[in-house]
Amino acid sequence: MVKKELSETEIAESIPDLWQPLTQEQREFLAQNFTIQKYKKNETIYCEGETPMHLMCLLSGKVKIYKEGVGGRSQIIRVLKTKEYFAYRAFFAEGNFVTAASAFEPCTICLIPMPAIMKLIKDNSELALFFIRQLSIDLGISDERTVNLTQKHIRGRLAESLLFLKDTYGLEEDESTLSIYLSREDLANLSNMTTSNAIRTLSNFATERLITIDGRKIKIIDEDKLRKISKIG
Amino acid sequence: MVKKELSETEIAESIPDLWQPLTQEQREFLAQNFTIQKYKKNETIYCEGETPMHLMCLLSGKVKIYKEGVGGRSQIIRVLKTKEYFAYRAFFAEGNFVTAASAFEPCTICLIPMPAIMKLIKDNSELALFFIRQLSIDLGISDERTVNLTQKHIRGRLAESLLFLKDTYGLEEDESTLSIYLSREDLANLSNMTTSNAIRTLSNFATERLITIDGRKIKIIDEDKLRKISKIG
DNA sequence: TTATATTTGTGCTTTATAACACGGTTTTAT
DNA sequence: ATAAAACCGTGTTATAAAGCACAAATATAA
Repeated sequence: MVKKELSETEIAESIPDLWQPLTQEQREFLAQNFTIQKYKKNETIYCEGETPMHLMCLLSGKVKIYKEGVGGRSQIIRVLKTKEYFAYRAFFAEGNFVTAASAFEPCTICLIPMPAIMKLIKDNSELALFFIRQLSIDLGISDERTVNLTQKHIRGRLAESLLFLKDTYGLEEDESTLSIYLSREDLANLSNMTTSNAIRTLSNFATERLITIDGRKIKIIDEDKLRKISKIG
Repeated sequence: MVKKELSETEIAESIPDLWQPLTQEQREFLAQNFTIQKYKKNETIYCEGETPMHLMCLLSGKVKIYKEGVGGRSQIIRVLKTKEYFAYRAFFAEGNFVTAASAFEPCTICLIPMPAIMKLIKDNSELALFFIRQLSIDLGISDERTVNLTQKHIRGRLAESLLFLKDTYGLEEDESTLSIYLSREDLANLSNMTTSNAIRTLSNFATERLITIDGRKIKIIDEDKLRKISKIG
């Protein structure tokens, strides 16, 4: 599982938020518990119901956190970009995973055993506050998301997802193409709608010249209008 | 705002989870920052957009946390029972409230300034872990809720709300009447549906002998069947 | 390559749920 | 006590979104 021995500098650059608050002694301890794992495109990272063992930090690639709902429908809860931490919530809640995670594209992930994290938290209140802050932010986002997904109409939800992808992963060099190529199905699962409706609404947006579509490549043309559509629902 | 000087014993009984991990010195510090506030039925406790200042703990009464959505529709995010802590998330996330809170019925609430809590957390990792655990549990619930509210049908959502109210507030002495009397509108806002649909679906449940209704009094008759309806969506 | 599976796109139908209207009832306020 | 407001119940209508069927296009595998 360990790819190679990493230098402390490399580790520090991989997980700055976690590393920064630690003392030298704690850093040495963490370096000994630091492992790296690679995942292929579409590979499952963890499943609903499994017992959480490690804190994970995404070093490269893109990841989706999702949940299987009623009747085989899947809902994407959030997507991760580089340097984001995940998989620790369930451990802290003393339960199993209620979500699953899989790789949108090839990923490198850093794993740290949760007992090691617990030990560090007990000795380092800065680190504890990092998790408190992160969980608080995510809980706020989740509450917002609940209302957005339930109350907005299809156009509003899709517009929101497109903007969300832009804000998360950014744009390519042309300053308009989304830096992530999702299937229509994933786009639907992110926006709480059926695949046909994602396809249809996406075409409508293209017809209205808010975006252009070329297979899975999506260019944002009129961001202001999209924000308006997202806002009014 | 302070009702009277409370003894340490009284405080300890009010907020056991917070009190228990503290040292004697920390307890004395907390006792000096402990105030109590009463709220009338339907009174607002805090509003969306306000800046969080205090950790709150519900000492008596029942509270709803909700969010105004698009088009004046309101969504109840969660409901609180005695001894539950709230209003701290936004402070930790370093933002303003994204939800509002109001009293279902007359409430007594304990307030502790967040800076005092921060000071205690920095010195006491047990307390930090209490918040980490609580936030982790709430985030898991919120993620579950997102999927339930978006994917289940009306009957499933209402059944779930009724069971949720039972699990939260329990039953009266007759072992079947829900210990909380909500308006049809609140029931609708909890279940993500319109008031008319809450009324209609509630009557249907009564016709099917799953519940009986007498104004706002709801008796659970066939809990197994309700659980089944909630589960299949 | 050819074959097979997966994804995308369109049109049509069905359905769940919201929206509206209105009368009766209960609660609240003056 | 009386008026006003809020709440409850029911019927009807409108509509957003799901479901389904079936090509066409693309990707994947043999």
